[in-house]
Amino acid sequence: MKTETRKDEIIKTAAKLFKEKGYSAVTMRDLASAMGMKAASLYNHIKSKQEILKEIIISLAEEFTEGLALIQKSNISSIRKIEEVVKLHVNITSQNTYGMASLNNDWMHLEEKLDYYLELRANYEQNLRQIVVEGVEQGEIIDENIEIMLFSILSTLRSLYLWIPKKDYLNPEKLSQQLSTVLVKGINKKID
Amino acid sequence: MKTETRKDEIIKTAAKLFKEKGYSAVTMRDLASAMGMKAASLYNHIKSKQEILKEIIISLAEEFTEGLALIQKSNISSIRKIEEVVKLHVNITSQNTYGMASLNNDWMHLEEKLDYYLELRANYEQNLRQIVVEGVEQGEIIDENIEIMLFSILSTLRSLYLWIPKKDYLNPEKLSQQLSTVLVKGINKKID
DNA sequence: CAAGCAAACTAACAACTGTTAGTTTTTTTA
DNA sequence: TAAAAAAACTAACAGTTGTTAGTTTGCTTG
Repeated sequence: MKTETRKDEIIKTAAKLFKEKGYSAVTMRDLASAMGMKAASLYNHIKSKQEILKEIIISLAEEFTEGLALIQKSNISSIRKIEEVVKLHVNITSQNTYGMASLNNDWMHLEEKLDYYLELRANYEQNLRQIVVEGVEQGEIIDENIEIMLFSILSTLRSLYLWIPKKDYLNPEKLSQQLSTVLVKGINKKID
Repeated sequence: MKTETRKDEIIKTAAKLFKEKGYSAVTMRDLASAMGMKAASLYNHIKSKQEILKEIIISLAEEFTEGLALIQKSNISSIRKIEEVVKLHVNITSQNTYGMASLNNDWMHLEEKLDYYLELRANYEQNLRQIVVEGVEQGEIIDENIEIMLFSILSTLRSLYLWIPKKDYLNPEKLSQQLSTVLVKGINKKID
């Protein structure tokens, strides 16, 4: 792992600002000021504002794609796969909560890379759907509306970037485990 | 119910644009163009861009606050209360998916009304927490991490604005019922 | 049909936007 | 320590922003 370049610092700082106000509301002068420099100086390190957003979002999207591919070809039950997906989201989000905000809220400003992002996203959802479908077929998962189950799981996992920075934060392992429990078993008390 | 004023049309159109690109990326000229008029003409109906956002967000936030207050004082079990909260979100979101996007993503641009919004939001979460706490005390809800259960439920309900406009949409009653099932009972198949 | 009014228009503003060009300063390297 | 490279700077640009002022259009009503 190489030491962090100035470009990396800019991207990290930008992600933080993008989370607070959204991509469009952050100006290059805001970003420069947060970096302790003038706006023009940023262009010694980056090509454009656009490029910053692209770097933030695409690298994360590819990380999710690769992570899910690994889970999918592993030889475990569907429920276990879903537990691994929870871990994947918790781990990636823990390492980059700021970037996850852009991934969720600023992807529409991607321009040239928008189609590529949408493709990655559609594939990700399709692969996760596949896991759920197999779980239903094998009798591990209830035969309810698959889209609703998918929506509920993904909504929760995509919102992790809002929750993880809070004070009552657990370590990634505990969070993953407890979140899996809630998503898989629900919240109601079983009658023993 | 009075007939829709020009101001209402502007707010509705703005909400649609805000959902697509976010508040900051929508210009008054974009909005005017979508209304078939010139930007300056908007100011015959509204005070500022800011005011449009305020109207969209605050009215929705108050609707949620009032709805939850009603549920809270009703004489039903905690699980039933949570099912009513699901209905509340599904109903409000069904009637205004565009506005819900602003409520979720653009609240940080509220300026003068920001504190009021944050107060409503904190109260809402506290009241929902109260329902879950009571459910645990009365043995209806599992004794897992309450914040995680709350987070999972709220994340799903707050994302409804993304899901409801999709093609495979159910009517509000069916959606509420199936969503409640997934949130309360989870997705795993019980061993009979 | 004249008066009044709501709602559109044109023109313009000052501030702000992302970005470029050219220059100076600082750090690294030989 | 001199040269080269990296990273900051100042100044400026052309276009865009929300908004105001003043004017014109078109509908409603007495």
